[in-house]
Amino acid sequence: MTLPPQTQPVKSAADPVEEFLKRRKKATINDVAALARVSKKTVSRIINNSPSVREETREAVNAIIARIGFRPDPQARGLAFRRSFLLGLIYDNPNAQYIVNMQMGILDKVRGSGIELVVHPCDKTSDSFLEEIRDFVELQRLSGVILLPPIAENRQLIQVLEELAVPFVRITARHGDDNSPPIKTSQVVSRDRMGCQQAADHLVSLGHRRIGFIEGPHTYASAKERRQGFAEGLKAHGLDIDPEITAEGAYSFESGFEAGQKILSHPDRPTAIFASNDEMAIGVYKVALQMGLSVPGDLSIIGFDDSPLAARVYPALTTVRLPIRDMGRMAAETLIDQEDHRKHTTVFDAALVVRDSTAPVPKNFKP
Amino acid sequence: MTLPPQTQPVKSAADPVEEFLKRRKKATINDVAALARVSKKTVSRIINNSPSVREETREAVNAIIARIGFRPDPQARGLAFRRSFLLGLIYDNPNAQYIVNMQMGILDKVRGSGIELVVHPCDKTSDSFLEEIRDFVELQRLSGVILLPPIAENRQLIQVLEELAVPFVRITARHGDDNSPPIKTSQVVSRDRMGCQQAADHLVSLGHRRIGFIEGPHTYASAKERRQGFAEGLKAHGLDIDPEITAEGAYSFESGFEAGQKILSHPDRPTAIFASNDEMAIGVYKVALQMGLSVPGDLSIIGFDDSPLAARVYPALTTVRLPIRDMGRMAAETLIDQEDHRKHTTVFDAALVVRDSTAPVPKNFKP
DNA sequence: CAGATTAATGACACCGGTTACCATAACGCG
DNA sequence: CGCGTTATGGTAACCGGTGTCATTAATCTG
Repeated sequence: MTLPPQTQPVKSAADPVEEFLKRRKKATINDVAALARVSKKTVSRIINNSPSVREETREAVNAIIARIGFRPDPQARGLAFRRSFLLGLIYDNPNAQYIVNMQMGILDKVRGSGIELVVHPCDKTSDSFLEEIRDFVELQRLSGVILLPPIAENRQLIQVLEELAVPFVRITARHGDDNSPPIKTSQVVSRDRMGCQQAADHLVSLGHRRIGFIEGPHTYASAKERRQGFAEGLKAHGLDIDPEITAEGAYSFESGFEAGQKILSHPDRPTAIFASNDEMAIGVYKVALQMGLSVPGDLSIIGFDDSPLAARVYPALTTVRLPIRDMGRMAAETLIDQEDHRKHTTVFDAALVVRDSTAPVPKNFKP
Repeated sequence: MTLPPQTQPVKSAADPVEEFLKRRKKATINDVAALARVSKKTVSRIINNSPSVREETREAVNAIIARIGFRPDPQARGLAFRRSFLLGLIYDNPNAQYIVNMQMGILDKVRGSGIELVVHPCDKTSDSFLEEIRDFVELQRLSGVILLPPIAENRQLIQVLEELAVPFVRITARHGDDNSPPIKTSQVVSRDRMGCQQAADHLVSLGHRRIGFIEGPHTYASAKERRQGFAEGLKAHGLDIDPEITAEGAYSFESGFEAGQKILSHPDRPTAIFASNDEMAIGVYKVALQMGLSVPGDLSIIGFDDSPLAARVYPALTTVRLPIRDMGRMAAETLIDQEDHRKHTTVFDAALVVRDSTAPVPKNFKP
């Protein structure tokens, strides 16, 4: 009389895996090797997807790994590999929302991959700025670096990273197709220019002809791009940027306020103002309110960034949105997935977000 | 004929240190040991400020370390020590400014110390939330963890961290002296209650008697504290929170808008509203504008947080400021400097920031 | 000044993985 | 069927530090 085959074998207490689990100790590669009756080298091969392992062996070992919950120690692995499993995010940027969105995007990609994100703001005005970053990258043996604007444009910094031979991506508004020599690195690019063209289009289509402009700091690539985009947008309708009603700001609320005062005190004041970011646009709100101008009745305003401010002010600000989080995710992808270490560029579109701060020019407008 | 003693010895090319520097290789502890003619263990002792090293030896080795620019590899050190030199910042919080301020504070302390900050937002609604954090902390062998509200109040999470025996600090508004059992961990506490008392004081001193209140979510410790502080502030003047003109919000702009609608549609509407954060306060702005109420002429409003929004809206919002950055710095200090691993609590004051959204009750006020 | 005690230093294994290299088994071909 | 290949697994050394413990040098004691 034969018994039926045991479909569900009784886990005997002598099962070495069960034995191991009882000890509640963090598993090492040696434990896996011992339980699977192979050498640790073979386990290592399997962890690293090395091809020359028999399928049978691979499955058996993976089963053990899963059962005892083995996860290789990143420090030990890093030491042997001579690189860590850390991504560095380097920036010198006061805009909190931008940074957090970027972090979220990066983390979208990184989560669960065993790679972690180390944030490293810096002060580009410090003398030791470059040394600090060199130390950081070299010491931590980062597996990749993400550079945010404006320091993503810093040539010296780029050179340092190239010397260190660390993979890095620059986030930038610059497509590198104007006359200054393009910077040849991996990059994630936003079409700021496109967004500004749309802003200009939108205003012109509402009947505005006299449009003030508040630029960002000339040292910022985004500022140049936005200016150029806005100029192109106007040009398409036979218009030009008028220097009389243009001012340079510092991307800050206060500088927007001052620029707004300058522009709106012009005897022939514009019926609309395009500010290169939301902070400055909100600064113009304050000027308008103080001058008794209604927005958008007397003055249309457009900003850029779609910061949380934009939707919360009254009237809600028409602005240009960039997919910051997506860009962050793509930056991480560029560093992690790109097997070939070629320079890789991705471009993201901007989108006009029409809210309540823009309206047609009043019919009987006389300044 | 004797030559004068060479005060400035010519660095002969045979100087082993010079020789070493010529090779432009990252220095290891072995290099230091060889050049200083001591064992690597002695160098290790010096790096770690071990006491039993002769002063003479220490100086000689330190000189070599400085000359060749040796810095111990954190990965190797971490492997041997069985802990990394990373601090983890764990949060589940949508407020960008808060997070960035906190990060800056932590980095103020951490910068230059060789410790780096790993950010780890998480989703407390996910099933695997606790497992993810456990993996993160265990795998990275973090040397410390900082918990931000609201998950700083999560008992299960706290238990996990205690099991892992990782040092951690909670950032919280809760002093732990009410009836629910206090959570015994290191913490950095803000006196939210105090700020709210001041807010109540301020409004009452302006003549307001009928004051609306928008609470935060009941699950947040800060919400409870703020409510309690506001209530205490009113009580000091013989007033009470009136449930008729109180609403619960979600700390968001939209929820503030809704709460404002509810409160301001009350037949006997209040002359002032205290919102438990700025987002909700700005939501009330929108309601007021839509109802044609002037702020602060018809309605005074106070918020909480002193977010960037507060100073930029019109009229600028009176609010309560918390020294977030300082708290971040203190959190890092608590983890890094505290030799004894006793539970350590630090308390920070809140401060009322009076701007333009609060004014005396109009003399002839009739609802 | 011998012997005991203490301070300073070094030898060696180890942290938990990896690579370099060698040994064996399986396979193809003339 | 012998031999060169290719697949697979093992061994030892190594990544760059630290812990343990033994050893040597310096200081103390009677």
